[in-house]
Amino acid sequence: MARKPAEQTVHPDAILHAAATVFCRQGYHGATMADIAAEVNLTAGSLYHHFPSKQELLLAVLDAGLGQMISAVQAVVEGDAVPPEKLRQIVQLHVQSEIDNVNIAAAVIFESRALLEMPGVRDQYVRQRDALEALYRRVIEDGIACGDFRALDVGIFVKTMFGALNWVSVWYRPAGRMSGAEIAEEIARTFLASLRPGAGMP
Amino acid sequence: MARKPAEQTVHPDAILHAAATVFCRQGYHGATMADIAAEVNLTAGSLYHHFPSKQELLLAVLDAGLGQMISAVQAVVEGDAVPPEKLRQIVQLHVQSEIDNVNIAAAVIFESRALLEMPGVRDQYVRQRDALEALYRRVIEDGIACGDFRALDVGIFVKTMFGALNWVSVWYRPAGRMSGAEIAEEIARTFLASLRPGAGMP
DNA sequence: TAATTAATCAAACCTTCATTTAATTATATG
DNA sequence: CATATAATTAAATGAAGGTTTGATTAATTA
Repeated sequence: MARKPAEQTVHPDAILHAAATVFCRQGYHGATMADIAAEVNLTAGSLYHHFPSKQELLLAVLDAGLGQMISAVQAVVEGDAVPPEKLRQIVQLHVQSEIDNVNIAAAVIFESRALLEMPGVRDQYVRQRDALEALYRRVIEDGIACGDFRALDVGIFVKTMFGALNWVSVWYRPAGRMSGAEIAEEIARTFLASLRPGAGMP
Repeated sequence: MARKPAEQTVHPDAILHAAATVFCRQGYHGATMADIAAEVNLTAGSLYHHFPSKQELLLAVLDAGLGQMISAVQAVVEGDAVPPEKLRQIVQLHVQSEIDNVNIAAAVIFESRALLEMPGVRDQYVRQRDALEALYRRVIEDGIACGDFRALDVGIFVKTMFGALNWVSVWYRPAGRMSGAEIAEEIARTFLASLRPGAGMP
């Protein structure tokens, strides 16, 4: 009996990466299976040997992107830097992952809300998104507790940050005047300035 | 000769509103002409008496949303309040208009990407979007010039604000613990704190 | 080499729309 | 009332694209 896989294989990871690229570039509905397949020199039909449907492909991409993001942020949050430094680092992570195509979550959510309405699917996504939000929240709360940050409404502040950071994927262009790291640095500066003790009152 | 329109007419505004609702709920690609028509008790084909295509319908929705927003913001910017007060007011306007007209606002935000892929149409949208951004930019620049705000990268700051403000329509729920005005006030506070002279350096 | 199986492809399939077309209905004007 | 016109519809058209299907190719192992 013979069994091992042929080595002409395109690795599932390569397909995931291709799908992320195309979803990010064209949105979920705008991306065709043929587009994704072309990115790895396959035909549309061949993709079905690796993923059962376009929808599953999107889920896998979202899952991978958010999952990686969460663990990266988690590492920072559980580290022993001081809160302002942690905040700076996770802003860098967030922006960088958007730019690298890894976190297409933010980009894709702009076009896939209908898809995410599907109950079984939405839950996992929301759970992950909330987990990420909770990590951000913790950094802010720690900073307030130790006096590094002024007291403020943490819920609103975190959502404000999320909006600002997710929006980067809408306007960022590789050919722009600033690198991702520079953009992240500037955004981090904005929020750190805002968090300064005493900055809240006129 | 007879001429006047029959009064069984569905007003174009009603169609616009319906389109905004459906675009918001299902996204541009996910919205069918039949869905939109059903919202005003018509059939898909009937819509073509009022709008030449689905694409034009989206454009009209975006145009209405952005246009209203621009004129409101313009009034504030051209007023004679001091820059921090102007900023506070346009944040209020932005958030309030999202909340008052969630559907159009969300359509503007989420479907802008679909629109940007339509060559003939792209230009007008980009022009309006840039006009709105320019108004924000002007307030910041004025504030820096007169010493009310610290010096910073105005382009990034404005995009950061836009992201934060647009994101409100993603998470805002009427039943939430805060009113739109309270949310806007908190967000304005965040950015005003960030703009304080001297807040930038550690 | 022969058997087995993974990976792939080309073509067909089928559904879902946007849009068109050719009537049909309703209304205002004369 | 007569009729031109607006508004609408039901049905047809045609393209796009996700998914299936039935070979074909290549690699692995015995």
